[in-house]
Amino acid sequence: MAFKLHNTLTRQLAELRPGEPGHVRFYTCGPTVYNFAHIGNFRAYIFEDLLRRYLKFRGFRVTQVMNLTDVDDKTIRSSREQGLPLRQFTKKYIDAFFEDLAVLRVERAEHYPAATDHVPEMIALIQTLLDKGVGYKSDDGSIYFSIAKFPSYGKLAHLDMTGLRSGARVAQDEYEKESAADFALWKAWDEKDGAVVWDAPWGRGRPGWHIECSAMSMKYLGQSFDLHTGGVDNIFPHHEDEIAQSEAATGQPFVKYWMHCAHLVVDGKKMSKSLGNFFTLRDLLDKGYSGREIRYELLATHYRQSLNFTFTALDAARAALGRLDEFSDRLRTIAGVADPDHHLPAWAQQALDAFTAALDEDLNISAALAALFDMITAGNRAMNEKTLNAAGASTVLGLLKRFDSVLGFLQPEQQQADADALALLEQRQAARKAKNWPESDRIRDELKKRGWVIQDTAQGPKLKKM
RNA sequence: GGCGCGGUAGCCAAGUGGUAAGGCGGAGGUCUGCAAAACCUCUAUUCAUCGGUUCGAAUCCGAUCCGCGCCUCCA
Repeated sequence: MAFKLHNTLTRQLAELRPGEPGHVRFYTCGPTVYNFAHIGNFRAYIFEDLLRRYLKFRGFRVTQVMNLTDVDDKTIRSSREQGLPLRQFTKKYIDAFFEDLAVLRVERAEHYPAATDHVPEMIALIQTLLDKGVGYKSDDGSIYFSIAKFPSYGKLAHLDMTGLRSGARVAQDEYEKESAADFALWKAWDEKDGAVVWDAPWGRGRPGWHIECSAMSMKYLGQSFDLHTGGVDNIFPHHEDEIAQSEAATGQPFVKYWMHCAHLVVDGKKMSKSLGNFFTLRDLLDKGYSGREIRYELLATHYRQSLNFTFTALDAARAALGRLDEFSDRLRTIAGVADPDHHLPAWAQQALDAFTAALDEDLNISAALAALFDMITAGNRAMNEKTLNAAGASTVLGLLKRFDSVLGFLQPEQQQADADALALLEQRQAARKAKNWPESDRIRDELKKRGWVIQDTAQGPKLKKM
C-alpha cells in the first residue's frame, strides 16, 4: 500500500515518492497578515495539517514551511491607515494567527519565514532572472517576468497562453509591461509605500508577491522539492508564477506534486461581508463553539470538495464528538490501569486497516471517519456483551490515540467542574439516597442553570458541560 | 468565451462498472425514581433529467437542466 495524492500538475492520482526516501519536504502558502484569518483560510490550513499529520502517521519525516506574507498592498495600506510601522502592525496579526492555529489544534510547521526577513534572498533570485534575460526592468524601475521567455507557462493551471504571448506591447496604463500576462518581480518605490522600502541593485522598492514563495521555499527546502499546497485560487496566477520564476532561475523542476484544496462556502454562498456570512475563527468562538468542533467540521469534508459551512453542521459536529468522547470514557472505565496487550480486537484491527486505506487514497477523510464510527459501534457492542477486557480496552485506547495523531479532535476540551457544582452534585446524591426526588430534581435544575448536565451512571453521577 | 468542480436520504457526505459507507436528525427499544446521556435496532428498490454502451451503470458515453469556482496578487 502506498500513499496516493492528487497532483494538480497532472490532474491524476499518483503515489508520493519524495526525492529523499522517507522525508517529505513541503511548502504551504500561509496567511497575509493584515487581518484575522477567516474560516475559509483555516479550511486550507487544516487540510495541510491533516496532510502533515498523515504523512507522519505513515512514517515519513516531514519538513514543512509556511510563509507569512507581511509585506504587500494590503499590509502596507492597513498599517498606514492605523499609523503604525509595518512590522508593529503585522505582529498583532501574526500573533493572532498562531493563537488561532493552537485553538484549532493545528500542528506547528518546522519553519514560518516572514517575507520581510528574506528580501536579500528575493533580490538575489531576481538578479539571477535579470542575468538570464527572463526578467526586465520597466521605465518606472519595476522588474517584470517575461512569460514569453518561459514556454511552459500555464502548465499548472492548464492555460493556453499562446494568444497572450503573441500580444503586442501593452500600453503605459498596464504598468509598462511587455505583455499583459507578465507579472511583477519587484515593485518600484511608490509614495504610498512610505517607509516600506529596500535597496536593490536596480533601484529602491519592494518585492512582488510571488517571488517570496520561490525564494523562501528554495531556501528552506532546496531548488527542487516534493510538495506544495494551497487553495485552488492560488493555482493561477500565484503558483503558476512561482513555477515560472523558480524554474527559469534554476533550470530544475521546482515542485513534484501540487495539492490544492477547494473553497469553503457558507450556506452555499461565497463568504462575503456584505452577505453577513463572513466569519473569522474568533466570531465562531464568540458564539460558543470550540476550536475542536470547528476543526471537526472543517476537516470532515474531502479537501478537493467545496465545503459548505453551516451552523447545522457545526451542531452535528458537536453531537458526533460527544459520542466519540462517550466511547473513550467507557473504554477508560474498563481499562483502568491495565497495560495494553498489543493485540487489537478484530473489529479494531479492521478499523485501523480501513482508516489507513482510506487516507492512503488522496486523504479520503469521509471513509476514514466511517471506519472510526464503525469501530465505535462494534466496540460498544463488545462492551455491552462484556467481551472486552481491561487490556483490550487499553489497547483500543492506544489505537484511538494513534487515530488522534492524524485527526486531532479526539482529545476532549478540558472541562473541570468548579467546587460549587461539585458541592451541589453531592447534595443531590444525598437527596437521592433519601429518595427525596423533588429536592434531587431541584438541584438538577440548579446545575442546569449553571451549565452542567448530570448523567447518572453505574459508576455514579457525572457532570457534563452543556 | 477559456479552464475546472459539483448535483447521492430531511440535512451533511463517501462510493467512479458488480448491485447504495458514515455522521447529524427522526422512529422504536434497553437502561433509569423520573430524567439526561449513552447503547442497540430501523431509517435511499435508488444516485439532477433524458437517451446510449454493457450480462450488469450512481459509476462509462452523448445531450439537457441547475449550482459553484478561477481566468493577474482572495486559502
